Amino acid sequence: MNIVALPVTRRNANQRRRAPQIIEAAARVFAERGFHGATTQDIADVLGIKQASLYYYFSSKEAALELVCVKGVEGFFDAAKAIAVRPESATNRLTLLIKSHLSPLVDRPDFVRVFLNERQHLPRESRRRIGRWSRGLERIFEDVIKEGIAQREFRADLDARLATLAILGMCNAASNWHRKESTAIDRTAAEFAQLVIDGMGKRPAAPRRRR
Amino acid sequence: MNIVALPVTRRNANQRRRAPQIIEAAARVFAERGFHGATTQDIADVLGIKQASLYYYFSSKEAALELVCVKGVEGFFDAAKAIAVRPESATNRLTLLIKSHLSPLVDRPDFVRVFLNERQHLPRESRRRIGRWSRGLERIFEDVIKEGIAQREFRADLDARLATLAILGMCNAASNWHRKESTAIDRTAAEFAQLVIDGMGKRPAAPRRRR
DNA sequence: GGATTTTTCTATAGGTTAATAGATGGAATT
DNA sequence: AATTCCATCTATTAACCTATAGAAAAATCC
Repeated sequence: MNIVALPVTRRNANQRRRAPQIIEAAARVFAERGFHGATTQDIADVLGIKQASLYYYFSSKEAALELVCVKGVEGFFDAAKAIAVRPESATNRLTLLIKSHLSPLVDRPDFVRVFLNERQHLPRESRRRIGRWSRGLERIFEDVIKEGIAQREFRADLDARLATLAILGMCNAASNWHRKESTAIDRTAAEFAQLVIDGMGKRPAAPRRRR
Repeated sequence: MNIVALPVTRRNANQRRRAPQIIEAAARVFAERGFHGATTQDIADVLGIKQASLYYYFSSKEAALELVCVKGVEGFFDAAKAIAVRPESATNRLTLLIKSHLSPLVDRPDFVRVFLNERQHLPRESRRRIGRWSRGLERIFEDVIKEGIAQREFRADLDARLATLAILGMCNAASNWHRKESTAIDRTAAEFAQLVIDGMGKRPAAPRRRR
């Protein structure tokens, strides 16, 4: 009698089992050659299947790009949000944000690079969606910095917007060099945090003021 | 008589007068759509000529890309070198380097963006050439920072390499946002310089030590 | 083991694009 | 005025690439 019920078999759960691999191959190829420089044939070659078989997993090349970009950005956002609301000093939270922002570069470098460099080639609609996430991330950084200024942890004359763009810029750039440079990502994060918070200059001998 | 002499006419001087315009159009289109996303037809449309006419000015699309990239990077290098050798403090020179590195973003944003984002699509040979310039530029920054450490203007525990990559990363990222953000480039430069030299944190009241 | 579902394959249509060849019109030169 | 040179045009080729349709094969289920 089961006519109304959900499909009786559990086979549906087994659909498109290789989907994650397919998207990963797409990420690799898009990262290497750029969206327009990559062909669906290139992706198929990585997987050892025929070009046309890919269309069982995505409906168009652009759809594949969106899947890759989403995986590239979603990690950042949630992690950052969780850090921003912690009951810690702005200084500490900013340090954690930097670390958290750099770590996907190690985990899924291809996805991140595609998100950073190729999202501009998404069709209007999906580009907007992705852009919203991106701006949300900027906001999280900016708000923490503004709090730091209000709490007098940071200079009063600091421009929170420019500082945000500077920090994100230096972190994102790491996606270009972290393969070649031999620096561990934790060390990079620590160094970057110290750079923006304390600067390069020598401080006077006096210990840091407590507030 | 004149058989051995150089061509007698001065016509040769008038060859390919529009070449600069052609390259500028290519820069604009490559910057907007990326190298592979742009078609030679797009470039021709900007100029109001036919697609095939472009090949009077360059021998291939890739050759056009190289011309654009060269114009995108050559400005940086010479300016930076001149600054690095001035008899000033490392702090001042670094501030000037940052300012000098940002200014082409205003002068020729398309060339710079193409150099930054599309040079990876150059054929092997020209990519190497361009890469050499790029590394030379990094070196200039890094050397000034190292001097600053040696002179005790900067912290002894500073990692000159990472600081260089951080500074170039934040400056280069400006090519992505400086159109949308309403900040004047001089102000950006000043803010960035202060950020990396003094940091965001409040300093103790004591004045900076003189050496 | 037969039926059903999932995955991959073959074949191909249809559109786009970089690049070449040779012609044309106009400007500069003599 | 005839000639040479420059810039652009027309026409076309050959390669390439995305996406679709339907058949075949492999895996799963009962």
